[in-house]
Amino acid sequence: MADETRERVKRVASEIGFRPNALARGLLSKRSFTIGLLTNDTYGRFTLPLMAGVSDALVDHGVSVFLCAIEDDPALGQIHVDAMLDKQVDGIIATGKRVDRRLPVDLSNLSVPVVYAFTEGDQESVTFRSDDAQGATLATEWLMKCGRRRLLHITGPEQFFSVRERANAFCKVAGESEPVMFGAWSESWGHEAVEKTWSREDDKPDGIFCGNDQIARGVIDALRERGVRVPQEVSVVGFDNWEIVADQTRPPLTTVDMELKELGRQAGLTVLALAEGRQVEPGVRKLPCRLVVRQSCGADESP
Amino acid sequence: MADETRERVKRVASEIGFRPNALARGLLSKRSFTIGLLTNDTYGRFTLPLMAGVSDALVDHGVSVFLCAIEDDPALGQIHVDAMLDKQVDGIIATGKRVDRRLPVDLSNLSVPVVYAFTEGDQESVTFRSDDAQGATLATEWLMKCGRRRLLHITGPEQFFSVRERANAFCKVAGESEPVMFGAWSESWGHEAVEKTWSREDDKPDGIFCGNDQIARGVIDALRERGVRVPQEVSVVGFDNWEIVADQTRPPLTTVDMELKELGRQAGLTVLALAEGRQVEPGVRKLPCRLVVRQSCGADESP
DNA sequence: CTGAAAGCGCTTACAG
DNA sequence: CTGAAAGCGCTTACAG
Repeated sequence: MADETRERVKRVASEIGFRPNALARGLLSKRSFTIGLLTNDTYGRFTLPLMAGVSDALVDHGVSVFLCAIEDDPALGQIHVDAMLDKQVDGIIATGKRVDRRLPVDLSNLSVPVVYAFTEGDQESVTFRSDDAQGATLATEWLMKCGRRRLLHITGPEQFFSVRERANAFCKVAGESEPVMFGAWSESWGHEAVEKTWSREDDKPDGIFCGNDQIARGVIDALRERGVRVPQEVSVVGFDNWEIVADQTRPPLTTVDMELKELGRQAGLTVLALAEGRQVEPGVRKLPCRLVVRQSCGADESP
Repeated sequence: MADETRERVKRVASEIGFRPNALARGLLSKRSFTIGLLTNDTYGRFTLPLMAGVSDALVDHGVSVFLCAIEDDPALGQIHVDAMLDKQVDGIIATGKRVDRRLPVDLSNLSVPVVYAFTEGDQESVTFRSDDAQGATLATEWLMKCGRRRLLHITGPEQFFSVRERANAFCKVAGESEPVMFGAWSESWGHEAVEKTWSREDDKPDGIFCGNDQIARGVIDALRERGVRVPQEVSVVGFDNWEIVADQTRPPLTTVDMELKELGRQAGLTVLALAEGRQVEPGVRKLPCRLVVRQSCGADESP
């Protein structure tokens, strides 16, 4: 075949938009260039940033992502897993809302690699999660850097592993005697906690670290309604950097970002590595959080 | 082959968990039982409920969904579209945030059917969107049913088609002389609009229809801070039924739900029909909205 | 009714 | 280096 012919073939191929059939290719190569993302997070607050990272990392490798939202339905979960296996996914990323809960479907002993993120995985597999202790340390130290000494931690339900991790780190930095209030993941719990605290006689806190941004929003609103100025009198830090909330609090919220997109990116690259037969050290990987400084602590230098 | 043998084959097949390779099957049938969902909605507030509907409708047909978030990047969009076509998707659902904007990628003349949702599509294709006028009518009529007569509409930027549709419907029901305030999709615009209105001398409104739930949240907070009681003195209705916002306003927000999941379901069934070669009438399909009654209007009967 | 062959669109290994 | 053949895992149409 002359060079000229080869060139012409290539040219014509691209002119008529020839694209090889990935199904046929997959049949030979035993690779579908497809992975599945399984999640029980219906609302998508965690899943979407994570998914964006996964997709971002894998699109360059020609890998596409099946998204399967299975809520907490084991039957639905099984159907989706079977559908993915039938389609010969190269791997599965299982994501959840709680690191101390399993998805309602058994993913051990599958023929494809599974990587876990924000959900409890198997002993022999890789699990990604944020470093809650480090994130909480960042937040608490920031309050202290802002000159706050009487600290309070208002957070979610104590049963959550992440809640305990964050609370422990808070106590380690702020001092064991500093109070922690466990409650719900809601604005109204933020309100209630402020009411309780300010209706007592003793010293009021001058720095509050909240377990998530919704609680922080409730806290800031409650303080404003009591006439307590944020950040002049009390500094507030949140957790999640859920921008739609953090940007709209008055003042905008300084908060901890779990770097979900980066976490997704790493999870994606890890399934890919496993799918290609590369060796990956099993175990839990904790990724560092980042403090996002807005105006709710009164300092505007960066951390 | 004896019946007994046939039975044994089937039994063993299911025992060892035999599952046919969908790639090989797809090669013959020219169907991959796969569709692509393209979106430029990074945050996922619209995409996820819609995706849930698509997936819900198609999982029974053995169809899995590739999710591709392309932001507003034409190059990224093209890469994702090419990847989906290589993988022989049976069809594509293109979704966006605005019915009067196109995605940054050209989907006409593809070899597979395309269905649009909340984004501008081609003349010959099917496009789904919510019936903004009907939703706004529902909201405005509800305010009137609650006995409100001095109505105000605080909404988003006038350039949005949906904003104009809702505003026109509001005027049709409330009367042409009732005021409409165009602004931004934010809580702070809700605040600002209340400040402006209450600082004037003339009659104050007793019913406010907001263009989305975030504006409504700002409006309700601003009214509370002015000492105006909701719903005793003023009724407020939102739009979107974004539960995380609507449930946490004080009082909880009566609002219009666009039924995104149902819309997703129909979009899913429509691409499937087209993929199977069935004839589908092209054009725009407007799906009805539903009023969700909470406590911000003061009436607790259902609509 | 049963069983072998052809073929879907590629890639890989091999013969010329 | 070039070109034809074999084969990935199925299904469909056809011969026995």
